[in-house]
Amino acid sequence: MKHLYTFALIEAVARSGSMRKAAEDMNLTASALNRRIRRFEEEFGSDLFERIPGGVRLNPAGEMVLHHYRATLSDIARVQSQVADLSGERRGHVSIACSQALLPYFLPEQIARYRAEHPGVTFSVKVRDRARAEQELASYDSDLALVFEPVYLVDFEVLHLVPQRVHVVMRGGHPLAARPEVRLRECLDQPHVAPDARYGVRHLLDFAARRMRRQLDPVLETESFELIRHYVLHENAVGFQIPIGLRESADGSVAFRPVSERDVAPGSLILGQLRGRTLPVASARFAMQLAAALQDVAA
Amino acid sequence: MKHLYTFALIEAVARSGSMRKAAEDMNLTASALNRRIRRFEEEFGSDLFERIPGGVRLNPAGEMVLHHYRATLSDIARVQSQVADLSGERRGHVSIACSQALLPYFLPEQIARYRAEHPGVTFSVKVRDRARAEQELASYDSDLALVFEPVYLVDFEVLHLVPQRVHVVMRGGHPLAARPEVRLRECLDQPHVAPDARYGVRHLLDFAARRMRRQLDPVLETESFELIRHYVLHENAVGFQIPIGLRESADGSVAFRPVSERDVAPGSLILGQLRGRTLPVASARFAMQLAAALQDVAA
DNA sequence: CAGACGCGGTGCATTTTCGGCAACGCAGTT
DNA sequence: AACTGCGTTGCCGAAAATGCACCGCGTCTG
Repeated sequence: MKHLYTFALIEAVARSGSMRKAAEDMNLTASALNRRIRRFEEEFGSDLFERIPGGVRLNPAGEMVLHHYRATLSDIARVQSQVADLSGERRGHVSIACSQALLPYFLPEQIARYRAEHPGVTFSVKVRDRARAEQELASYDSDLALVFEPVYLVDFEVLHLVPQRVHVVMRGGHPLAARPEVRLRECLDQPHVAPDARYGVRHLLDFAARRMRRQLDPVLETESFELIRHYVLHENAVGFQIPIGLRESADGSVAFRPVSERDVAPGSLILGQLRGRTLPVASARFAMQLAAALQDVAA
Repeated sequence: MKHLYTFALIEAVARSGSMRKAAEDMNLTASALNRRIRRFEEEFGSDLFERIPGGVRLNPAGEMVLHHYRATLSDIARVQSQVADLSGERRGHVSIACSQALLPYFLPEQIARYRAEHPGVTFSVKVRDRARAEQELASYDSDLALVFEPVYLVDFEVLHLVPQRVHVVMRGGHPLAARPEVRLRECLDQPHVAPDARYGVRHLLDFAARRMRRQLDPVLETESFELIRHYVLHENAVGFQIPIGLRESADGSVAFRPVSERDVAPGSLILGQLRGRTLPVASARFAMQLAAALQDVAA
């Protein structure tokens, strides 16, 4: 949208921290860029940048303007998508930031199901830990976030919530697999594999362990749940994951059992968006489908 | 904001229903205006106007674009007001649409109180019946609405709610003034003065009367509660109003008593805004003050 | 029924705006 | 002290927007 060109320039300057660099990025001269920005600052009634030796930096007013720009961009995209929608064609794009647990089964199934009905809709999926996922929303880089145990920033609006108990993952023949549920103490007493501190599962485990005056002492700490799932096949160790990221293997090589609720409280898998935002049609519809599917997962 | 000029033109065309008239209003030639709009339609990817003999009319896409424009304008105003706020100067403007009952006592007191603390803030107050008040919000013509018994609550976000019982208004010496509360039947049996059907008070009364197989038969029907209040001084009639619009007169010339809750259910006086909107600082602060004051009224 | 009228839309000349180039002042750095 | 890189400004040509005259078309009117 051409009338937002000045804002695009402002964003470029903010990103690079320098007018000359931004000018090069945007394919114009520094003087032209400078004048556009000065003119806008005058019209707006306040400077947007703090001029520091060696470059510029956004001041608080600039941050607000930039946020307005991003909100405007997203709103225009929404309007365009709604307009396209009323001419009958179901097109659009859904961007979603999610936790790792959704990658193996849940999300691919859901996306495929949606695309089967609306082949014109495309998707982008970003894997983010729970803190980053919310930043994605705030910067309008993603429409939806589906995360386990979000940190709950103010701008996060919950669309749907399902409880998920932390499960223990292990080899099929593991002795603990014989029980319907497992005590945390038993896990800590043997080799275990755990996600790092950024993840909700780890957060819940740390909290529970501290309460019983114990602590996790993982033989392997990683940011990859896929690694966890596969590692327990090779050593007689236990890993942790939430059930939405787990599925019985046909050959019974992997087993998982819930950790007792007496030890570890269930966490929440939450579908959310940026507070107050009106999503593009495609994203809104997909969110509804996700909510329904999550409902079934819980049941 | 200059970059929104095209949108302003679109709005002018939508308002007048004619490009030539709009051009005159906006002080340019019809050709220039026409080309701006055609160019925008091309960039946007869809026509905004339906070309009909004798002029143009917004199509659905145009309505959405116009809504986007209004939302953008209001957001810019909000950003500007927040920027002004962080440089310490408390300036800004609050626009509010309200029911008549707020005019004599509540609103003037509240506005004066707010302005005593923030002299830089100005106000505009529009008196609207409950349906119109919500349209005011939807078109971004008012920031806040304070109405009795609002109707369509779709885009209406409730900020605060206080119950208000319908009261009977009469001369000081009126026989009904001797009771602590009054039955509706007694009112209908004597000359009564009532607001017209657009108002929440009337709505509640009509509903209650119908339930007891009666109906209102006012000697005077009016859209002015001020007229109602003053008329009952001249004839031995009763009028209706909610207590926030009433106050004991020093000389005891006017009296008011609640209608029994067995007859007429209490209505809701509701402070609200457009759903999902972030208000300018001044409006947001004033809304908080109003909410607190309404709390006290209820107590 | 024909002409006048008012409408949206277009070609062309004009005016206004905008961008590129070169240069300046001002830091911090070598 | 020379140098480098920064934001900023004057000047001029390029590009975009505007005004004017005019077209085709439907409606209204005498």
